[in-house]
Amino acid sequence: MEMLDKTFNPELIEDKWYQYWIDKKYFVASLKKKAKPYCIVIPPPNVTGSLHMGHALNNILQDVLIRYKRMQGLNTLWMPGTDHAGIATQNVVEKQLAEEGINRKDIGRERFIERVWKWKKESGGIIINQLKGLGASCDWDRERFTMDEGLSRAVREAFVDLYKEGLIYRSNYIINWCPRCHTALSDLEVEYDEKVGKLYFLTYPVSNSKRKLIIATTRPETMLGDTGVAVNPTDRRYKDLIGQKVLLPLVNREIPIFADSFVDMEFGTGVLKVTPAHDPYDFELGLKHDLDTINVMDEDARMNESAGVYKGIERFKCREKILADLSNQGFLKKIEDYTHQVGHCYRCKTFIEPRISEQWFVKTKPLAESAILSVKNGKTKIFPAMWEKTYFEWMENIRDWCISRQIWWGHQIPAWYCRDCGEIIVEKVTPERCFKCGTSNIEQESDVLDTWFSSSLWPFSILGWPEQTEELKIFYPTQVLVTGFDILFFWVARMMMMGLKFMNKVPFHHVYIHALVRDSEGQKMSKSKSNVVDPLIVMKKYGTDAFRFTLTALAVQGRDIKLSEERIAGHRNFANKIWNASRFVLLNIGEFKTFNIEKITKDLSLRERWILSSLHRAIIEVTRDLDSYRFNDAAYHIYHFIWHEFCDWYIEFVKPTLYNKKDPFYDFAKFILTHVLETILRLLHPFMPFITEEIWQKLPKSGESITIENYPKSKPKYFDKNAEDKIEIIKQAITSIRNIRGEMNIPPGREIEIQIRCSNKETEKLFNANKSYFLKLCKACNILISTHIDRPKSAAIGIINCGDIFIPLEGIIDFKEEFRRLEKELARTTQDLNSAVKKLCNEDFLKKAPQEIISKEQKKHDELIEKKIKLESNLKKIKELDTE
RNA sequence: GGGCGGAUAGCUCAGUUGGGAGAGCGUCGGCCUUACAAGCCGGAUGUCGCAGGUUCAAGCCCUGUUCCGCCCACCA
Repeated sequence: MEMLDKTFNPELIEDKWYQYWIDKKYFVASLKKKAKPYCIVIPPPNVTGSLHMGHALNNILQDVLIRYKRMQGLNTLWMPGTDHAGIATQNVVEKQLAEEGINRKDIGRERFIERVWKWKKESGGIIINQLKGLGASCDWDRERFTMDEGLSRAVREAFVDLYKEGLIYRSNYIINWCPRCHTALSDLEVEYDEKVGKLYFLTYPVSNSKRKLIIATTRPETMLGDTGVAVNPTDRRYKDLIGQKVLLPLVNREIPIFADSFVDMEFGTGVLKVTPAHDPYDFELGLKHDLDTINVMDEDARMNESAGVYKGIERFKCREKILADLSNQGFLKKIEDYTHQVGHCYRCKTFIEPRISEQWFVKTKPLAESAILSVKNGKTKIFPAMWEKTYFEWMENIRDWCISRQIWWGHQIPAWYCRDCGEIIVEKVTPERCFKCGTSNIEQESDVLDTWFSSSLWPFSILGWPEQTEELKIFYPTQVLVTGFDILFFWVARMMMMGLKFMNKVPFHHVYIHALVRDSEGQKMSKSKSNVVDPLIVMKKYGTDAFRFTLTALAVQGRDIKLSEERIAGHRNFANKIWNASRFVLLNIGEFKTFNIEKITKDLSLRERWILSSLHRAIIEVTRDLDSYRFNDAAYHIYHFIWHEFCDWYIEFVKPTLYNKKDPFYDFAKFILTHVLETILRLLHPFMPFITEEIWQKLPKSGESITIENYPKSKPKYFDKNAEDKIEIIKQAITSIRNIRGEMNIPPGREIEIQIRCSNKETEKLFNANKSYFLKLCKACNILISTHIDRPKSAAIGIINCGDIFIPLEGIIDFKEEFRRLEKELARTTQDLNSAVKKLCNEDFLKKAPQEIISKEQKKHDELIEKKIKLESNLKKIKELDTE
């Protein structure tokens, strides 16, 4: 038998086994396998990114699921891939260029894109290798990239189809503009932060009148673009002014005063300045009331020629200047502190500037309908279900999706403009000439698509769509999507819409929404906050298995994870525990007989029947937990069984047998010990793939890898309540004796004599048959078990349900110590008894509670009474002895 | 403004149809007992945020409330 090293060193085995699995092609999905398909598509990480805690959690959970299902014999496919991450990647490369003193515009679009591809080539493999380091069992042969040829084709196909159906349109509209990235953003890409700013009260004189309107605004610099002033139609203060005009200060432009019920009379002075070019709602008001639109800023958010003397000034500098000018001319009434939400770019944090421009949009309402329905009718289920509410709320109030970006890295929109006749041509195949006027003087739209547009097609584009591939036929819809709630709208919602649109089927049956890994203060980990815990460092320090197990054990539904290193260290210890338990097994089994487990169950000893029962209970719990995505419970059940049943008790119980060839259960014990360990390894493998493979390979086996072995199945025939109850009684007795030893400060080395007075013949028989456990686990030299034992004169006593335990301590016993110990126990017993009595005296309880509960309470009551009497009589005896 | 989540042992957190409050870490006492000191044995520790209600019975269900976190939203 091959042995294990004395200590577990994860570093020595991880790469070895990962390579082995790859070489053996265990992760490659089959198109011929008849088994039920089970597919997960990876949330594609940014191709140039590197692994952070969020990735780690996300991919570990996916790997647990896919390994579990693979072992269960399903036809599994975990599709990997990466995302081109438009703005994010472009920003990275722009920064690199900036270091060389180059602006992207200096080198032009083509060369810039080449540069990005180069960077992708250099760094694109990093995240993939890190995923492999986690043990991710993806089908790497099928790895995809959102900008590879096939997926680009899918993007074009989808875009053109949607356009032709009128679900994509082009429009001049006010959008969120990032003055730094120089691009439009969707509503989701704007993040709002609470900022303490100012509310400025400006004076707008009414034309041909002595009256003045006081107007509150947070953005005085936009006044240059004001084209109207609005009041609430029911506001008595201003009713008479509706239809009149005000003279805009500094600009001296006359603009109309009009009424709209949107205006809140309570806010500020109840008068709203309207700047259609620089505020989304003002834009709507402008359309509604046919106001002029005056854009006063350029794409850098500097004032433009419409701003007159302010031209060229940056927007916030301009604000100061305008305030100074207004103040000098007596138009600034007052300034108040004001806290409000300010939007900034989710990629570069620059303040967003609303801007009117020509953009492409997806008409989302029609797509959202079926996406809502599919969740309502359960075609797609979200775990935990509370997220369904959030999903519905967003979907039901969905707004059109701005999909064009004025950047270079991404899928260029397949639209062409005819320079001669102005026709817009949208085609899957690049057109040679204008369909309308026939000229070849056409130019492709320079905008690219929002990264999330290609992501929304991911579950089917990755499987080969628009080709009708075998993969698509077999694996779509996928089984489960595992992701964080932060991209529920960005990604999940949009995949639902596109999947239903193009495949007519939901993209996944289940969505498991996991937590975000946060720092100790509950903050999202991010580089800018420098609160990032690097998974790679942790993995190296504690081992990948320990790291995986930790995140799995912390993956509670509906709650964020605050990661602590102690927890990981704890699971490193767990891995070590498994390692050493396995060492013990390998050191002791030697050559042993194998049996047919199915046939010997009845012949086994109590101990073996118990551990098998306990094992199968653990199996049923773990499978149930995994099937309902209760990862933390699954991890707990495994942990508890391995450490606190198998190691703490079974291995200790089995030792006397292993050391005694003449023991009638000698062969059985060796066999069952090995069998249980082997089963544990399979049960644990999805969570800790490396250590389980390493140990499994050293056990007597027939297969080539635990990765492709069957996942344990619980079988009812192994459940043995009788054995569990009996072992429980033995454990209780042993714990009671150990408790006395501990509390009475009996040195562990000192052997003691034990007498157990059993309350019935059955217990007497049970204890006698298992005497060896007491000798070994209580360090006893002599043990007397009988229903007829008189209490020794000087003895410590332990009271258990089925009898009394006496430890004669002639000469050693500290009466005061023993007295205190028993008194403490008596107090506790009395308290429990009182609560039981109270319940049993309650007529309503007896009348209304289920019989099962009542008899349980009655039994408890009887046991407590008996215990109390015994404790009292013993206390009395000790008192007598002590005074002698 | 709307919605969601959290408040349980010193710390981080479990607790799935309501029926004897748990784990890990920490802590205290004792052990290098030939698988494991990354370990073993034992001990201590909780008005389950607050106030009501339903129930024979509430950490769990209902109502209200405080504090913390998050998401959504067009009050400038």
